[in-house]
Amino acid sequence: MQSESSPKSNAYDALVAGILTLDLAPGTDLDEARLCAEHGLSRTPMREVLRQLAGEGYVTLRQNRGAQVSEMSHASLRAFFIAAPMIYAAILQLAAENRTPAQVVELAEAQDIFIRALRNGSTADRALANDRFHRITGEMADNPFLLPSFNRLLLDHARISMTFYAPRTDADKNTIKTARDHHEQIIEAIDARDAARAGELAQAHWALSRDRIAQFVMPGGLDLPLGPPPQEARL
Amino acid sequence: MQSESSPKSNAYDALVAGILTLDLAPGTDLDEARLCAEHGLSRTPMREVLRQLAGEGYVTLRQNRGAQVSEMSHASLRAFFIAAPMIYAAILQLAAENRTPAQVVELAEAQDIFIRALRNGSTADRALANDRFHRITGEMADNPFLLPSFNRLLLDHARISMTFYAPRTDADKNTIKTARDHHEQIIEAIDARDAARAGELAQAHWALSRDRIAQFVMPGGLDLPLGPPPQEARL
DNA sequence: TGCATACAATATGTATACAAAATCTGTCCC
DNA sequence: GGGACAGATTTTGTATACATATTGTATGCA
Repeated sequence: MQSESSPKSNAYDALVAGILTLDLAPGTDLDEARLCAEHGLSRTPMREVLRQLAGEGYVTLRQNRGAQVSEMSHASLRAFFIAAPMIYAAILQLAAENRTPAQVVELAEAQDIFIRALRNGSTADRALANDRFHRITGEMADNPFLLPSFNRLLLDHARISMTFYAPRTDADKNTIKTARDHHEQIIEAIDARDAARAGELAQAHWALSRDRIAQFVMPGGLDLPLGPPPQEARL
Repeated sequence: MQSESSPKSNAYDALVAGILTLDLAPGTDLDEARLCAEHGLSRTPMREVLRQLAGEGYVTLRQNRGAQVSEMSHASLRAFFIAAPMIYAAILQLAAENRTPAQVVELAEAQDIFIRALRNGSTADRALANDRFHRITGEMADNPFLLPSFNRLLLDHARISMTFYAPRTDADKNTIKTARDHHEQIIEAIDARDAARAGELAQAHWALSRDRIAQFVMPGGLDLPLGPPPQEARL
């Protein structure tokens, strides 16, 4: 979307931010009329925004049934961790080869903001700052054929990362610290045009996320008696 | 887009086919009013179609300046052959692992149509039949994170392939024959759930395209005297 | 009481009318 | 004759009204 500030781009930005931060939960139904009222535009441009978001994977459009925030199923989580390491390694290698000096500066600034968000930002601030960092590496790679999948991955990466940017355990805090260090090393490798090193770092960075999620999906267990079975599915 | 037949989906399909077959050349300006008249719908739904096509990479939207068929530059050709082998190898490996029996039948049928197109079809028929074959492998892979890039690749692959599905030399004819054989072997590997073999075939299949394009971009030379220098650049 | 059908209410899809932006064209001045 | 500005024309963006499809609800029948 255009970078200037129009009601349309504001609505777009707000929806993207809401979806990335889980403020708009996966599966949420998006009512055209409500969104129009909130952002002060009519249905025609709002529908175009929703259609663009659909093309980018943020929302799903169903015939005569409106838009809903795209789901994050168990199956898609598997597909995610199959695709992510490969794509990200490719992106970082290309980024190391093709980056401009200005982009390296931009990436370093994004890392500064990320670190500040880790110190005094909200969970959403952290996830968004991390997202921004990775999107810059995507721009550096400068490959229009890889970007569509990369951006689709970043969408779910941001949503997944919301679980561990609200650290509860020491393990969570360690994960965040390691991620921060990875970013520093990624900047170094890209600045040095070291494609091989960048590729390795991509693998390591994703392994970190994957392990964290594995622990989240399969927690250690609490050693307590079973609760009563659920009465019925909600909704 | 929905598979049923509505004015909207007809317009979508027509535009996609036109773009894939170079009938609508890269850079062509698309006039909303003209398209509306041709396909019998008003501007609102047509604009939504164009916006969807933009999301899928078929067209480019410029602020207040309408849509144009997306370009195929020299730079993007390089990016194309960097991304294609990796993505396609991943797609075919996953296809071998995840395909359903029904999909294998579908793929075999697509290959039949492809072979028929090679015998008595037009250049466009061949390129579209080849495109259909590969899109089915994409569906088989069943990975929503890889599909965006894969589909983006297939768009330009179809357009590039238009140059060698109108065979002029024996080399062109050999390329087509080899591509056909590759397809047969791909079906076998996928049917046998042989992911490793499928991955190898993907590499071989792209190497074929790449060599063909390399020869097209850098032809053998004619051993003739130089013509007069061009007076000015066209456009 | 349970289910099916008809009707009402709501939401989506499309067409048209209007506003704003860009492009084209003709004229005036240098 | 060439370039710049102003008005006219064309094209894009947005709002609103209308048509169509879906969903919820109530009523009647088994």
